[in-house]
Amino acid sequence: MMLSSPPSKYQTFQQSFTNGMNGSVPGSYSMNPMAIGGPSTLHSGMNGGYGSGMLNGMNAAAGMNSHPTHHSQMSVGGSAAYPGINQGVGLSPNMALSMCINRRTEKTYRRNYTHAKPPYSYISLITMALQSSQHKMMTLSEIYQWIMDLFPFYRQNQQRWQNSIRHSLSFNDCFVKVPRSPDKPGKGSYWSLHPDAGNMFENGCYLRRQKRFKCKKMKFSGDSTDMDNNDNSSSEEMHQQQSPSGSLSPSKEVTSPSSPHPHTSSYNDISDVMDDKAALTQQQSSVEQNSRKELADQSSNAEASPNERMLHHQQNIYSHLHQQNADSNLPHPEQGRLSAVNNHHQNTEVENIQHSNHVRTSSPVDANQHSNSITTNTRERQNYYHEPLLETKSDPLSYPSHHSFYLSQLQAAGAHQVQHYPGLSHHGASHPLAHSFTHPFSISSLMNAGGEMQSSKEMRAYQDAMQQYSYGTTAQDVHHDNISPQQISTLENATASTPDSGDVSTSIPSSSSNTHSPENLQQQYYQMHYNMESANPAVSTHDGLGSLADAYYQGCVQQHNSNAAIA
DNA sequence: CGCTGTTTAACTGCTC
DNA sequence: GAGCAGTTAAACAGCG
Repeated sequence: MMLSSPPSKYQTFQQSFTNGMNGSVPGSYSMNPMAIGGPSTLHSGMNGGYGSGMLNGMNAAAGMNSHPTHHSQMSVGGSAAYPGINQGVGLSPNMALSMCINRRTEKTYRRNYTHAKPPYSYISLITMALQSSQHKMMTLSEIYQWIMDLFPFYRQNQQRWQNSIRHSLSFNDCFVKVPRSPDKPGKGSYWSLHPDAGNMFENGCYLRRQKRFKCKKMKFSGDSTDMDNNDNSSSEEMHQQQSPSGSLSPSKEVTSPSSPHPHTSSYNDISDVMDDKAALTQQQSSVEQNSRKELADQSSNAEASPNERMLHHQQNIYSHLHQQNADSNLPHPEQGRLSAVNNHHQNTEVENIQHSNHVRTSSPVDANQHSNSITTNTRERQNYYHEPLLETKSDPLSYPSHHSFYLSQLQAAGAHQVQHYPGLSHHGASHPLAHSFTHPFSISSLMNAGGEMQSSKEMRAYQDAMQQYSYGTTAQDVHHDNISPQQISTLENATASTPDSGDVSTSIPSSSSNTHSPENLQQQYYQMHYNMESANPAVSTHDGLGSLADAYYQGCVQQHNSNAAIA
C-alpha cells in the first residue's frame, strides 16, 4: 500500500495550529458532558458556532511553520513529550519553579497549544463519548459531534481523524454495533461499548489502555447456544460469520438484545424493542420479577459467555430505553426512585451510592445500569476497585463497561465521600479508594479539579500543570521568578477559592462542607472552568478536557525545558 | 454522491 | 528486538 509519507505519521502537538477558533465557539458553551447527559444536549447550541469549512485551510505544516520557535524547541525532545503520558503524570513537583524561569517561552506554548491534540486516544474518545451518552450508545455522527464539541482540535482535519474513528470502531472489539430500525431511517448504526470491555482505562485515566480488549469469538456452528467459550476460536471464524443479509460480515453487530435466542430473535434493532408496547407493558408490570431476574443474571453473568453478556448488556440498554419512556413524565428524582425500586435487590450500602449518584447522573439509566452489576460481597467489592477488568471473561468479578464510568464518578467524589457509605468505609484507611488515584486526565478529575484536590503526588503534578496553565498567562504580571512552588501553590489556591465575580453563582464549598458531595461536583466543575477562564480569558476554550490537555502539554514542555536546563 | 463501515497496510512509540 | 497499542491512509462496498 502506498502511503503519502507525511512528515510524521503521528500528529503531535507540534503540529497543532494556533487558535483563531475561540471566537467561533459560543461563549456560553460550558459543559460537563458526564453530568448533564453529554453533548447531545448541547448540539442545538453548538451548531453554527464553528464550521469545518472555515478551518479546512489549516494544516499541520502551517501550524509548525507559523511558529518556528515552537518547532525548534520541541524538536529537542518533542517525540518524547507527546507520547510521554507517564512523563506527564510524573511532572516534577519543581515544575512550578522551573516554569517561572521559562515563563516567556511558556506563553508561546500556551498560546499555541490551546488547541493542541488532546492526549486521549481515539478509543478513549469514543469510550468517553459512549459512556457520556444517556443510553450508552451513539451514532457515528454523534460521536463525531461529541468529540468536536469537547475538543476544538478535532474541528479541523475532520477527514483524517474521523477515518480513524471509524477504523477504531470497526477494528476494536470493545465497540459493538447496534442496528438501526427500518422505520427509523438514518445513516449508520448505533455504537455501544462491549460489556466485557470493562474498565479499559483504569482509574479513569483515558490515555492509553493497558491491554487491548479482544472479544472471544463466537463459533458459528448453527447452534445458537454455542456462541463462545472457545478459546481456540479465531478472529477469522468470527469474521466469516454469516450475516443476516447473507454477506460475510463481522459479528460485532448486536442482533437481539431481547430474545432468549440471539440468532432467532424477534427484535432486529432498537426500534423493534422500543416500539413493542406489549413488551414495554410486560416489562413495566414485571419490575419486581425483572429485579430478581437481574440479580440472577448478575450472578450468572460471570458465567455467561461474552456474547451472552453482550446481549444482556444490550438488553439492559433497551430495557432502560423502555423504562425511560415509561418514566419520561417524571422528574428526575422520581425516575431515580423508580430505578432504585427496579434494583431493589441491592443492599442498603449500594443503594446509598446509587441514590447519591442519582443526583448527578443524567438519567435513571446510569444508576440503573450501575446498580445492576454492583456486587455487595465485600471481597467482590474489593476486587471491583482493585482489579483491572479487562481480562475478566472468565472472571466472576467482571463488570460491564459502565462500571468504569461509575467508578470514575465515585472516585470523583473522592475518598471522603466514600467514607460516607458505611459499607465502603469499614475498610478504613486501607480502603483502596482511600488512597486511590484519580488520574488528572480522567473525566472524574474534571469534576474534582475545581474542588478539593487529593493530596497525592499525582495530584500535585496535576496542580503543577494547572499552575503553569494559570500563571503562564494571568499571573504573568506577577513576577514570581523567585517564588517557591509552595508559594505558587498558595497563590493558586487563593485564586481558586476566590471567585471575584458575582456573575458566577457557584463557589467552592469550604472544606468543612461536603466538598465532594455529588451535588457539588458539577458546581466544582463549573467553578474550575470559571477559574481557568478567569485566569486566562483570552484563550478560553470552553472545554475542560481541552484545558486539561493544555495543562498537560504545558507540563511536558516545562519538563522538557527543565531537563534541558539541567543537561 | 456522501456517509458509513470494513479491511489492509505501514508506521510510530511504548512495554517487556 | 518482539509484540502490542495506537495512528493514519487508502481502497472498497453498501446504503440512504
